[in-house]
Amino acid sequence: MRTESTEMRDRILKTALHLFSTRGYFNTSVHDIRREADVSIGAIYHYFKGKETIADALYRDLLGWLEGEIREVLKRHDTAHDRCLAAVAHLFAMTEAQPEAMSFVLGARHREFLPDQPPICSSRPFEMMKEMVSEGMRKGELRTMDETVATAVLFGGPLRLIQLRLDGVIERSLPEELETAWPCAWRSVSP
Amino acid sequence: MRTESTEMRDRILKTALHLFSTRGYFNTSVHDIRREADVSIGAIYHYFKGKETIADALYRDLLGWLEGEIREVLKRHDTAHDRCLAAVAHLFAMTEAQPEAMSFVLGARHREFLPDQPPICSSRPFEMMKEMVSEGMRKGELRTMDETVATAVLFGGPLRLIQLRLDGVIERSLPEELETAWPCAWRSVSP
DNA sequence: GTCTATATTCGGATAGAC
DNA sequence: GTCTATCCGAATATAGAC
Repeated sequence: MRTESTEMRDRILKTALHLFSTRGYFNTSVHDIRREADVSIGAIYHYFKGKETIADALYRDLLGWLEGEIREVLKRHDTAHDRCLAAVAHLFAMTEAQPEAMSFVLGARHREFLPDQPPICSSRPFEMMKEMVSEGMRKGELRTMDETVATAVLFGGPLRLIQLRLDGVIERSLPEELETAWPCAWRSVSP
Repeated sequence: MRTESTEMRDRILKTALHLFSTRGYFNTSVHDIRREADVSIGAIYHYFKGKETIADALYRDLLGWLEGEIREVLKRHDTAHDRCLAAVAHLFAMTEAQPEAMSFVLGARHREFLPDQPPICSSRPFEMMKEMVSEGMRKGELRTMDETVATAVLFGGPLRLIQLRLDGVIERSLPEELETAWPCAWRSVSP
């Protein structure tokens, strides 16, 4: 089993990601994916149950990717400051390297087409960010306050910058903005 | 002209807002609106050219509303600090009072169904927020840095709190969170 | 101005050959 | 496993009576 070429499956997913992130899920038909990926309808329905399944596979893959990256960050750093900074730096770099992936995973309204998925804010990667903040607060690295609020104000700015960058509003690359943006973000929660 | 009852038009818009903000634009059919508003298809197409026109009217109305509220804030306060604080307080209060309106205007991906509309970040209300920040920076109330970045970090946290509140993640009402959230946000840009 | 009935288009999904 | 041709339901929009 699974000796079959995974190449076509990947091509379908890659094309779907491109179309979903540029036009949106609902403005993309299976036939659009078919044409752009230069495969047949039959092939698509051989590898996936349907359009929703494609989006679901994509979303899971990308969340897993995000989670893996953050896990690496946790492994390499141990203070809340260093971890959160590294996480933001990583997210910024990922936005430059894989804008379509970041646009789909952070920007799309998944609940509208994947009703069984939990909201993005309770996905593993976001839970991990909140955990960094909570632990830092216990150790006195962050001012004491509601943890959800602290996480929102710390990451809210950087996340907004990512959104603006993906929308083409920000000219310079995000890593270049890091050294001005991060001190602001951190100051908002430091004791 | 315009002697005709505007009541039906309002009912259609109100119902559309409810459905768009809960299920999403693409998951809402004109027949759904028809049923929920308890009007006929004919009535809907008498007042609007089609589904997209309904969304467009709604979006313009709500942006105008938002703009008016912020204009009031500008009139009543004169320092950047007081203006931005009042704007955030206002946005928080509006979120509690009109969650569906705020969800639709801030959360929806308008470009996907209103291709002629400019992106929300370059709409008047958001331009006005950026203007508050720019002016404050000229007067030395805020630290000097890229204005887009400053606006993003100052309002990014509060906007994220609004999103989390609309998603049901935050239990307490936003105005209650203001006194913890605002000092954080302001500190991130104050000199 | 408001209604019902209907036309038309489109897109997701399937059937069945190779 | 991959292909083409086709089906079927849904949703937007229109026609035309009252």
